[in-house]
Amino acid sequence: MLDIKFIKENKDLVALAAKKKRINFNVEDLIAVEADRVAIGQQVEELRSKQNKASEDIMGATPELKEQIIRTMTDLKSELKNKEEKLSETMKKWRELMLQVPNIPDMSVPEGNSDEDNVEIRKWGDVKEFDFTPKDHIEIMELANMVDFERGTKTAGFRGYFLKNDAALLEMAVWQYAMDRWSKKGFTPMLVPSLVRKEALVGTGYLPQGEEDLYSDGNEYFAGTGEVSTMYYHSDEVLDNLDNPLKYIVWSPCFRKEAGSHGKDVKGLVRVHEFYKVEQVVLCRASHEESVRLHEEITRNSEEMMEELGLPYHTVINCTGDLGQGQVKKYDIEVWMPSQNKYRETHSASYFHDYQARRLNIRYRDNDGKMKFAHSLNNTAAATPRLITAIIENYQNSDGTVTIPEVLVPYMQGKTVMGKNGQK
RNA sequence: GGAGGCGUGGCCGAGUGGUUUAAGGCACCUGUCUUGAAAACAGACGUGCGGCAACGUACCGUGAGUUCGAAUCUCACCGCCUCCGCCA
Repeated sequence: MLDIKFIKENKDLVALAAKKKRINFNVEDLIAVEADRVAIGQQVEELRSKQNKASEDIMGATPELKEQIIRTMTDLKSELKNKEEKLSETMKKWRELMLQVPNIPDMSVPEGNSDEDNVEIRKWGDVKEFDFTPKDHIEIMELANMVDFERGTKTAGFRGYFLKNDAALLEMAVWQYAMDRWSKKGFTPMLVPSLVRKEALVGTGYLPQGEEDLYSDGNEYFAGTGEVSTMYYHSDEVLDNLDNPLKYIVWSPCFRKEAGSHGKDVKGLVRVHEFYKVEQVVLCRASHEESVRLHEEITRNSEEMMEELGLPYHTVINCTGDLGQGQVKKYDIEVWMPSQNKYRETHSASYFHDYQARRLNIRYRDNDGKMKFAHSLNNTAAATPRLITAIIENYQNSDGTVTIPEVLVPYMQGKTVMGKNGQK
């Protein structure tokens, strides 16, 4: 959500933002409703003013005068009721439109239609050359009984899976490693709800637009990311001070219908309906510079983790068409997937300015004594099982085993190689 | 599941139908004093909307209602607390 004053004064900027983001939103509709809101609001206020005046007069009036005032008030009351109904209709439209206003992308964001127009800004690690024909993660994992897709779909339907043996341990090792790693950087570790109220999704900007990608009974929803409940955690709060940003490292199950992606990644663990994610969530002062600094910081945090894991990656800046409604700027980190011979997204780092905080009513008192809406950011730390497919494919050996990245060995009961213990 | 109580500004808290422009306190902000800070004192001090302004208007968990007039009365919903029951 943006400030209506800002929208009125910068409607061209908002219209351009919608165009750049390929979002169907007509700012003129909102401007028209806003004009109605102000005009009808003034009429209502005028009537109320009269009513208040009459109320005051009535107190000291003689019985006859009282009668007379009450008679004139009857007409005024029905007129007021009429206008109030009009106002509430207008407000409803106004709120609906306000929830659709796109945030303004940063100047540094390249223009484009889709992820194909994203621009590489960094690259790390050499793409591994195998002296044998590398397998994909499905083959490696099935060979050692680390995954069961057949029973997975039997149980959970399309994209269902069971992780078994060393893969089950590896997945938990990654979570533990990530939670430890970020805790040491001063992030507060949290386990958060995945089952959330609708308001939490509206507040973070996943609704009303993203309904088709969410599991729900229309009342409670399964969140697609831990960001949702972590942000809602502070809703309607006034934070003590934000001289030091609030930083959370959050683990949660994530649920996505992946509507519109039915044809993509139909096999394997790259795209599933139910996965787990360690996520960085940050709240900071209402300062663009602070947001930018922290955005770079949380991006680097994850890049450095990929380097520790020895996974070749590149980082792209997402083009305008690939930005969400509320995002100002976004970087994706993409890992090299040998079986697909391309980079695949593992992390997504974005900042929102006060877009989410406005919707969630998260404020703080700034050093000048004024109430302000906070800024918010988030980035993936480790999303599994997608991340472990990358580990498995990049670290595979010719005999079908997988070498465990050094940093994960302590979390794998000291094991250095996996894939031998499974039994069919 | 049963019974009772409660929901007021950043926080605490008064207020049970009509100067409430929401008392009072704390915090925040600005001054004075100080090398600096603290303390003390003084001042300012909720938020939204309209208006150049004076000012007007709304907001007391949410929504509806009663009334000339609602923070205050009624109903519904949401949330919290206490006790009992149930489970562990």
